[in-house]
Amino acid sequence: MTSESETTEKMTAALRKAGIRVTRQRIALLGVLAEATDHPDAVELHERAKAIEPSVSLATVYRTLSVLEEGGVVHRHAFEGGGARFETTHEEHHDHILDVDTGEVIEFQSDKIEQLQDEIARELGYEVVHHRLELYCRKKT
Amino acid sequence: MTSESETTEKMTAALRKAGIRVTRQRIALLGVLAEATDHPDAVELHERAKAIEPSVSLATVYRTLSVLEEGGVVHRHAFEGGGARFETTHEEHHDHILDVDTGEVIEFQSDKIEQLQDEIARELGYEVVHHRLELYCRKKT
DNA sequence: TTGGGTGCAAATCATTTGCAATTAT
DNA sequence: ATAATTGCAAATGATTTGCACCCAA
Repeated sequence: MTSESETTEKMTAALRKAGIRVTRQRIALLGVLAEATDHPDAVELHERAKAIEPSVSLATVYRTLSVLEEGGVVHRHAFEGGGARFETTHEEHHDHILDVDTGEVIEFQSDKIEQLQDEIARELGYEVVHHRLELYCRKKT
Repeated sequence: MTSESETTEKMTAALRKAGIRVTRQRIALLGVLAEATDHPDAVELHERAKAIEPSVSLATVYRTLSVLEEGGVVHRHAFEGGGARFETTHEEHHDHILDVDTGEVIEFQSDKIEQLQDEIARELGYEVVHHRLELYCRKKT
């Protein structure tokens, strides 16, 4: 069990590392992001952050998400339909399966596919800077 | 060489097949789409269509693109940055490489990757409805 | 103290839509 | 004739930004 103050300390450290000021709003948002496992969008993150720190505005959520993204702390995904969805950056790179019926997001990782991508790009005279692989799926019956 | 009237006939046939009325605006847009090899966005398509048929409005471009998409005549792509970009549907499925410096789009196709995608989804209890694979690349030096 | 950060409201950007006029069938 | 289609302008939805106040360093 992580105590509230421990969590706050962790958020504070992360913000310090990113070289930006530690504010109530940013601690709240970062906390919410850390807990989330469902790739929420900005509005959803705003709702959750407000529950912790009512003064957080949607504008600040957007501004902070951009700063955190630049700092490599969060990843922004532009899945089909609706606005951008976010997740905290984790060690291993991964791609996503999206359940077209529920909107649920499942992460997966395939070295083989990554390799093939590099190969294909190389053959065409390119090198992959980053990529996007999303499988829009339905649960098998 | 395809004559102008031949092109118009082709467009007319396509619209008839899609079960929608043949209008000057739609013929112009469809003609522009057929010629394009660069995955233009709606504004660009509007510019090009206006050169053929000045009465085409941007609203009609958007409306027609949606209808044609539903009819399977065109594909809509939501690449990173900017608005949607379109291409006429062609036989073989393919994915895209995007030159991050020039915005150029290169098409490619890999059965191996497709197979791996299906495999991954299946193992997780899903079946792929459709997917999105985009390689954001830089020309090799 | 002071420059970064914030909330608010107004501005943007891509896209959609209501409506009255036009036009394909 | 008449229902589909259109242009225009206003509406939308997601995101950004200007500005005056606030607060972390």
